Amino acid sequence: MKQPCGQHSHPHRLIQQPLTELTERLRQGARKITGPRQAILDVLRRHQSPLSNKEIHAALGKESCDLATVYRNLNTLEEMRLVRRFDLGDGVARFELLAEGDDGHHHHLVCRKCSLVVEIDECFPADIEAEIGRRHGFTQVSHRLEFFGLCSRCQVAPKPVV
Amino acid sequence: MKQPCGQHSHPHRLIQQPLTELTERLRQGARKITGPRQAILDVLRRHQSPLSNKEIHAALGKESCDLATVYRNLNTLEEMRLVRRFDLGDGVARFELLAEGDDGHHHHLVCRKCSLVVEIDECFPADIEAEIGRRHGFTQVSHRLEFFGLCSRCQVAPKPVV
DNA sequence: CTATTTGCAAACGATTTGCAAAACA
DNA sequence: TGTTTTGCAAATCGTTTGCAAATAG
Repeated sequence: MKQPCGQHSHPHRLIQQPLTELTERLRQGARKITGPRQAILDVLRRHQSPLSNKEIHAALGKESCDLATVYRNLNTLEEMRLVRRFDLGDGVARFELLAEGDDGHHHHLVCRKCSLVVEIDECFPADIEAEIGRRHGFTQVSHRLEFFGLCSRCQVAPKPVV
Repeated sequence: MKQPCGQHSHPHRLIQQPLTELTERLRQGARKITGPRQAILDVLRRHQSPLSNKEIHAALGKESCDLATVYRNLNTLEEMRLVRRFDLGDGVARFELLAEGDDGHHHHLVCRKCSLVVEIDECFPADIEAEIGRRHGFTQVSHRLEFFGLCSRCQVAPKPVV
């Protein structure tokens, strides 16, 4: 049973997961360790904010690959729970690396102007979520929650500062 | 300044807004009262759940029009605050009619299997939302929140019952 | 009469897919 | 070697747009 969070920190996001550990997880999933795959994991490893397929593709260096391969791999990595998909409201999927055992459940505060993304610790109260489900006869209730606002920089800047 | 809600009901959603009042609001916005426009408002008026452009288009009867016209009109009606756009997580925009003066802020509980949509009164605590913004130097903070689960029907049904 | 709105077809952007060649195990 | 993965191009899906014809006020 999924346990919605109350208040907690996400230390795992700060820990640099060694690439070897990630490839090991690939291996355990009976997946092949390919150049593109390692490169994609490496890009995610060095970024804190969720990245889109296109952003990941652009960030690939020497070990680049086709954009379609990026899409395919992120779907695979999501199934394997090596990454988590986020929907920040624009029609673009974004991904974050996931630590082993972590369900990656957390939320974001996104700047409406410059799209700066901040990770948020707060979560919708688990007891109220459960009550909402109960009241309407739903089970296995989860939620999607994102915050939007104007970051400090964009409050003063006339033009978006990316 | 937008006022995030605490706990409240949404009686306006239950009131059938007369078509004449809706067209009056169009008029005040210096918009023309066209057949397609009235038909679209009429479809929304008789539905409780948020509808996609395609669903609205399909529900148009005699006064049908091009799908592109539906898209254009829903964008216009959104700007005029006659409807509110919802993002339920699949890549499809959905719309609900909005009562005058209402900001339409509320959330939904969506069945993962059959896509049944229930309107929810609970909202993310306004004080915590404000605190989240303050802590990160953001202003004008709002949120997007939707719940997902298995409705009572789909808990037993082996196949989705739409 | 004149600005707005419509229909139609083409354009778009994100994502997926078919298929044969390339690469891991 | 045999299965997985890749590149490439084409297809899909929701949505937008250009343009000339139709229409509301």
